[in-house]
Amino acid sequence: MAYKPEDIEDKWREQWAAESLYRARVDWERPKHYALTMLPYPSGDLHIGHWFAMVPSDARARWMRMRGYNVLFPMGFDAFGLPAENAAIQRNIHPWKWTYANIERMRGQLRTMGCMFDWEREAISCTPEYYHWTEWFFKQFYEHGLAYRSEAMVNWSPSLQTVLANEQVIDGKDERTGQPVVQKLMTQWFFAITRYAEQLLDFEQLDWPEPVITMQTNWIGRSEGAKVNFHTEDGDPITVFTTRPDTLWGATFMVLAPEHDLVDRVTTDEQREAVEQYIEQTARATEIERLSTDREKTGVFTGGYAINPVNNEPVPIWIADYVLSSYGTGAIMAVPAHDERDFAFARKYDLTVQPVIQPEGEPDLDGETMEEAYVGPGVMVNSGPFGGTAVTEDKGRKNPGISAVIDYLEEQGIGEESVNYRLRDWLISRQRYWGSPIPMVYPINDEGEIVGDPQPLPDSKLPVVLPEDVEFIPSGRSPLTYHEPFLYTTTKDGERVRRETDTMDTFMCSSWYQLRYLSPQYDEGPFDPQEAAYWLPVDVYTGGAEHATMHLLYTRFFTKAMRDMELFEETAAVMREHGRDPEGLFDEPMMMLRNQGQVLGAERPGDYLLISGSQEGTRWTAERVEVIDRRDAPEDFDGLQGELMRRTENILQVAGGEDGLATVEVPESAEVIIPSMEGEARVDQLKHYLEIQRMSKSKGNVINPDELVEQYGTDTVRTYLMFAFDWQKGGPWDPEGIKGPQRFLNDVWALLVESDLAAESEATDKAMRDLRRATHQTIMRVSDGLESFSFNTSIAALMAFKNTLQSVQNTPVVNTEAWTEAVETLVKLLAPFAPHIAEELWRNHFGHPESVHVQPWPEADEEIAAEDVITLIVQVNGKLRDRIEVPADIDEDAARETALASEKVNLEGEPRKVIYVPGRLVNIVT
RNA sequence: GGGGCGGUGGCGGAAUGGCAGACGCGGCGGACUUAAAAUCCGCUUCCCUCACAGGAGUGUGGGUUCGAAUCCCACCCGCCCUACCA
Repeated sequence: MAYKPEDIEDKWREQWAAESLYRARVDWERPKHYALTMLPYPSGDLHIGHWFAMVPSDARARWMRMRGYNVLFPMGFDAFGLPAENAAIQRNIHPWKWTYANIERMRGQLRTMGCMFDWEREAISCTPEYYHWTEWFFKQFYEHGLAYRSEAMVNWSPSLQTVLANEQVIDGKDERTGQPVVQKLMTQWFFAITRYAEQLLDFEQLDWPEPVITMQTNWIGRSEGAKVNFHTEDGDPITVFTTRPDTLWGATFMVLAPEHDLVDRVTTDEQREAVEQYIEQTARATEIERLSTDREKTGVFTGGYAINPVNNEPVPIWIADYVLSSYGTGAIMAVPAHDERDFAFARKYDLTVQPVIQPEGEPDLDGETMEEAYVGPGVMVNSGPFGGTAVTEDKGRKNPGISAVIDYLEEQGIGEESVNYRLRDWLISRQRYWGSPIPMVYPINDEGEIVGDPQPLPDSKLPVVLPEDVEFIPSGRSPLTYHEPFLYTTTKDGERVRRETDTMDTFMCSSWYQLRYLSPQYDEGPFDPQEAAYWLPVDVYTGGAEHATMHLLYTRFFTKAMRDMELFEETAAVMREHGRDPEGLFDEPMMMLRNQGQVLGAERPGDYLLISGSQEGTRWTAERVEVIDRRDAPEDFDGLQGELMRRTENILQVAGGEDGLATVEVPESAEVIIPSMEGEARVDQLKHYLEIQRMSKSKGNVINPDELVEQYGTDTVRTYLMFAFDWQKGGPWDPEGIKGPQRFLNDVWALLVESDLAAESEATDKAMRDLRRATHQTIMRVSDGLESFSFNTSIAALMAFKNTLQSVQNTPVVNTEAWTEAVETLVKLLAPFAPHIAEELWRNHFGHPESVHVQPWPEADEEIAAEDVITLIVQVNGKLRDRIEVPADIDEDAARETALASEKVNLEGEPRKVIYVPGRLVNIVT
């Protein structure tokens, strides 16, 4: 009977469901393990990337279960978001219908993965049962002063006529169309995540990848310094934040962001026209222009002056868009002698440069002739009472110069120590329909105009349900704005009010979904404390590294805020009842985090390009770039033609130059012709249309998991995904490579089911010992791989073990208990990776009544696993000279003697030194 | 510009101070077959060699060490994050 996955996989999945094998129930008698993998967006089709993320996580969860843990491994859908609404606009399908059809389809696909998901815990964020509590959380944040309304610049896409989320804007362009996005001022809802900045910098309890910690740390961007109070000549205060208070005596001008409140007041009549013109010009600038790398700094003098509080010198006040209104106080003191940006600005507009830090052992700095700002350490000069104070490269209080000046500012009452963060408050409102409603109302007058502050709806009115009969028009406003029955309601006092029509960022939903899984049907709160007390926190979280600074920061913030709002009190009480100490368990949502890499499409040829322009060796500067079908390649072409191999920004690497690879720079002025793109192409669009390897539908190299499952079966696809890559790294898909795991599972099947194992003679003790050694070494290797997320080495160990079993399958050892132990162990070790074939072999072939998935994980016996013969490595001066088989328990003297006796050592004279590494090698130093 | 991660056979990858290339793909040779697929056996880092035996070798150059793919320094290349953050 041959191995036919189609005969066993569906069968076992049905059986497992019938037995509720994967139902996770609270059981205080057993240790718990909450394994979580990031929930998918219901885009319509399960991608190989989902498999790559979920299947190894499942294997590890299964392994934990076999090790005796009570494992929760849930699944759900992050079901609000833009694509559903775009489908509604483009194809006139209601987001509900579109989303539910997709979920239905993806559930089926998820089932074919053979994961141990507990489907009774499924949570879908777009259902009223779910977003009821997303709204409730909003209210909690609002009532605790953590949610507020304020004006903010948002990303506006003129081509899509809508506001975009930050994550949908890449390099100032809409990630989907590559069209520029502009900034627009709108009133928005914010969460005060910045209040938790300091706590979020503490990763002490977390076992998270170092790069994620670094990214979050950089994103939060803590900087230490001081706030210094300047005044205008008229006495208006202007506070600046600086990390370099030690350079205060060198502040020769001030710069305000063009949007700064005081701009209007300080501007003199002579300068007013220039200032207003500059403000208008900056407002028009798109994000791309603002971001362009070497853009020359621009600015305008306001005509006003401020007084430097340490020396009472008047300093001119300028405005410039290199000062951002959203960072610090939106105003800076400019110290051109010691800051590169200020220096460039000062030189351009001929402003005074006054050095106040003198590098030791160098000629005195001269503000007139300096060619660049000096940012290194030195001694303070021209700085009033601080002349001679040392300035180091340390930041903040650790720097003696900075520390001394901060003390001085505080004594004099002209400033104070201050810490500033790059992190901004979290903008959570979206002008969209398909998101969780914000449960707030506004008082209105008879004309329906908003006349007062927002008020929260009472809990009894929750959830605010999304109306279904809305019209989807891309107007830049939420479709809810046009829905009269939704828009107006009355309070319990009979007051007519208008509802908030913005909805929440979908990151709100995913900030607490790990709690909803605990009790998705619970209707007295977001989660059932009885469940939470047992399962929390998440022990292992897996997912893509792209969420490092958004989702993973938000969910940490959410958890800490919930703890401070005392939303875990009941849960803590239940924990105490069961003798579990709640201390520290609500500080972080997920204790361990691991990121998987990305599976890329099989390599395919890049676009074929025709390039005309000027040439210098292998470097080209393009005047015209055209993408053509390579079959249309002209034989005679005055320029460069070939396949696109690589691209970085506007630099293309094209195969087909005279020396193989040519480097082509495409300047802004170049003409770009891309047939697959609608409208006029620009250089900026190269990156959106000329990508070469990453997997995507438009490239035609998508791997379809459904087809793979049909062709090879779930177990083979699972095994291949875990075998072919370093999981944390990912890599390109090789369609041939899957044959390895396919042959492996076939061989395992054949070994156990098809071969006729009978031998006449008695097995030797050595044969049995060798087999048991292999068995126990395999247990160790497979376990180690699972522990460290090195799934590929676990499977390699299983393959090697299978090879060993094949090599002895025609020997008498097959009649021994050692063989029984070996094959039963093989099946148990295989179970987390290939759950269906393992179950079939366990129950149907071996005839065990209980599932293999509830068997205890085999324990390795170190003594059985120990080698009794080792290969002694003999080196001379660190170079390999010989390998000698010796008993494993050889002592040092015998090992040295054996090594020195080797013919291949062939030593002349006495060795200077002999290094002995027990059980490994002898290194003879001459 | 700043920060992070990485670079090992034709390919995916093992090895984290001690036998480089486990395991697999592909390739080559052979068996089976009318033939192909599948399957089985053998070889497969490179150079030299009929073979044995050698030699070189983990991006490049230096260092530490009895010994370095692994640790340190510099450089080159790739990927990711960030981008006037005062």
